[in-house]
Amino acid sequence: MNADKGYRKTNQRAMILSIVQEAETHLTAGEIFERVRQRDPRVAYGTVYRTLHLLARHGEVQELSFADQSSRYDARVDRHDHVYCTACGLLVDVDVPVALIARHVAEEQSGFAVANHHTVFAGVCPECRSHQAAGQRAGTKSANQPEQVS
Amino acid sequence: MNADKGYRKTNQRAMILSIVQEAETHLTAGEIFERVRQRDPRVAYGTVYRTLHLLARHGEVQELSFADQSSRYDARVDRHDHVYCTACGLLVDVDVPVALIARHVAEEQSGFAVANHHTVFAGVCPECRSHQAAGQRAGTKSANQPEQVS
DNA sequence: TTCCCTGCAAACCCTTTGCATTCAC
DNA sequence: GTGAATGCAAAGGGTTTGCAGGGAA
Repeated sequence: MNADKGYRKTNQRAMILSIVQEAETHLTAGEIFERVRQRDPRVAYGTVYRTLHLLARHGEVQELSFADQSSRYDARVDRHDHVYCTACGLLVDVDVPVALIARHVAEEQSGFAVANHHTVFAGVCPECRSHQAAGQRAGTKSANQPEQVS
Repeated sequence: MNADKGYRKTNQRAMILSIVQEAETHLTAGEIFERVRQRDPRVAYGTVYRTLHLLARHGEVQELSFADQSSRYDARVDRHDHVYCTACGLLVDVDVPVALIARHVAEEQSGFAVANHHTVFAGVCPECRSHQAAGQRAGTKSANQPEQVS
């Protein structure tokens, strides 16, 4: 977690990395920016983006893109998959090693040399399911999320 | 392919649907817009977006999001996966039914009720691999694509 | 005729970038 | 001290939207 990273250590970079690592969810750049500003209102938006790309390039965080147009950042840098709640937008990490078999199928079908893969599962989280069962209570977080899986 | 779709049939809509269906690749909204303009220069950007969303909502096309920030549209509306070339950006459809097993793993790990899933494989297409083998010939389509899988 | 759809253009959101200043090393 | 990183602000790409005129049913 220390040693020479090949780039300068600044307060902004340390702050941004710790925000991603301590986050309870996969934050967007905008959400990270908000939390940075709570600690230091002088930090610029450009710095947040530049730092996130730097950290991603150095393997300190992982950048994820989903159906919504903004990128999200994950402190987990090993290969893993995600489950997405279509009712409230909750995003959860999962490990699906079974899917490794799938690479060979994909390679045979496409002729590609596959180096990586990522699966997004879409469904309904336990909390939203209990709300649905309880009779479609309104105002449950943000509804109307797209059903799209990507 | 005909009958009552619940929405009006217009030239623009028919044109946009046929462009997606006849496309050799998964076009972005911008690329679809260009092709529409070649046939009728009076069509507006807003019409293309509104129509694509309409067609997606009615299951006539499928909207896909990848690492690049623009959506792509696929005439295949059944569930399937994609292989993405990190060297030239080529995107190819694949069927990986094996991955269906993975849903149960994801459900057990997350507690979600999984309804759908989509896997993106990243790798190098046959053409780019032969170019690489031939000695890193420069100018091979667009290089420097992100390695990210999403 | 009626209401939906379209063209137009402005606005929006997320992200990137140029430049002068500041700061880590 | 020196080059890398930051703050600021403007620009860029993709997408959405309000409104008035036009067209499908």
